[in-house]
Amino acid sequence: MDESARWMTVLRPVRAGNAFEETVERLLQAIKLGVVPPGGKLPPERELAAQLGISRVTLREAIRALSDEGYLDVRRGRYGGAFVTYAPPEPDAGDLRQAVNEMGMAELTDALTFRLAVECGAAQVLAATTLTEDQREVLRRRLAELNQAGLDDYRRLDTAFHLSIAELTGSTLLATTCADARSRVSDLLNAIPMLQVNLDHAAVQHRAIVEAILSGDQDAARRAVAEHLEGTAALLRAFLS
Amino acid sequence: MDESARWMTVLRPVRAGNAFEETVERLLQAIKLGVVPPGGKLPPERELAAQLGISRVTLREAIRALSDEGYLDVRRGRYGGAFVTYAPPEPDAGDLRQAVNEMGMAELTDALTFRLAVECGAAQVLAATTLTEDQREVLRRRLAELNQAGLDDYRRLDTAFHLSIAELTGSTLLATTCADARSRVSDLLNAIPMLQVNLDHAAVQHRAIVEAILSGDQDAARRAVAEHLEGTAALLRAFLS
DNA sequence: GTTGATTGGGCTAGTCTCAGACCATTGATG
DNA sequence: CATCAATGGTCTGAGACTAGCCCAATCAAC
Repeated sequence: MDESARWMTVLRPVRAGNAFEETVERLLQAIKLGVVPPGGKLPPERELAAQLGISRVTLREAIRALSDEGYLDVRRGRYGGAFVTYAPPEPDAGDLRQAVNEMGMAELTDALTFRLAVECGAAQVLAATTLTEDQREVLRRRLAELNQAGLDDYRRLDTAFHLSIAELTGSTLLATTCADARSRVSDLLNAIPMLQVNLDHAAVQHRAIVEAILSGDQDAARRAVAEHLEGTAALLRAFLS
Repeated sequence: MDESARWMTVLRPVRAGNAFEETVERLLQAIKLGVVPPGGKLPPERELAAQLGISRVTLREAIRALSDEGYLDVRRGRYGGAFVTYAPPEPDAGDLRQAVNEMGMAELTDALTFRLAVECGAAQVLAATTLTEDQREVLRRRLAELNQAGLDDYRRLDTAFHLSIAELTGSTLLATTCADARSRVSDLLNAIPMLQVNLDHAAVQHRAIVEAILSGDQDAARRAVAEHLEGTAALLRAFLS
């Protein structure tokens, strides 16, 4: 932690890659987080390019790449578009080990720590906020949807629930940061088998999180999220050994 | 918080600007956060360009712009380089109002919320970590340096103290996120007059943060950081009205 | 002084990216 | 069946960005 080490924090690469690569990553994030659900359609190219702040040419290259890899099905003509064909693979310990190897253990620890910090922070902030009845209702509804989810929808609705907490704080920065943190571990989470015991356990923790937030108890909210995420991380480590 | 609103979280601009603009921002961050202190020298162009992942041409344009605006003094020849000439302006309520106007109230709230969440998260994570004696020593030393600081060095050492907490977690992602959060409000913090009462109050809070972290009390660490940052935010709001 | 290593300054050829215009395909609607 | 609005597919010229090379200035060491 000497002086030169601190430079790394700020004087790091300005760009993670070229526009094409970054666009592929972003679209993949939207697909894997379920922002655009399976069967759903991406916005029209012209509109999406404007939202992403890139040219249509670059966007099309990215869409082409994802189409080649089977994530998207592109259809021409009116009512055409880029449709999501991706479905998360069946949970598999082999996939998990492979994903971790590609990622590297240090990076995995980094991502898990990052997620723990930002999601706990978001929950704490939300618990400290005076929520409108509408906001409370959003939180309750996301929880209910998750509890009624089938195995196919579980991951997507779990993501939606977690991200809602950050979104409800009203901080765009916080919401995008939580989305980023989640997407860094989503492949790993998808590789964990969904056992009923674990789902039941998670349901109890999700309820505890909502109750703590709704009752305005910051410490309880922080603790509930930490316990939940550490449980998930422990599951991950268990399937790695 | 309808479905389309959630797309905004992920399908947002891929790039914040062109390479030149982003590089200027990054260098400004390094200067204003005191990563490169006044009188200090930036790394040689070739090295810095490599670290930032950009070409020398683009880096030189950015350095030229900052030099024109008086942030840097560039000297040629051996033992030359780009030297930081920037010193934070004298605190001034007028500057503060102007800075807030340029920023917009919504963005300010966003930045403050963001900072609160990530710094509390970092402190909580660090408190949960088993620290080596070296790490404990870093934290204690940063605190001591800050307490001995003169008015000229206070902001820089305060930044160093806060960032140390995130850096000590070992998560690069968390450290860069905290640095980003801090830099979003640094101009505003610099505009707040430094009154002895406030400095004394901050010193007590800083000590509480360190003690909570060193004793491994996550809730206390979270609370201490939240109290400290909310105090700063309150000061800000006070000087705005 | 002379030298030589280090550093900023500048040029060029090639690639990436963009804005905008125009073409091709599709399918609901009349 | 003909129409036409919406959407993907393609091309072009201009500007941004890069890698690599060489030049110019400076100053400690000899």
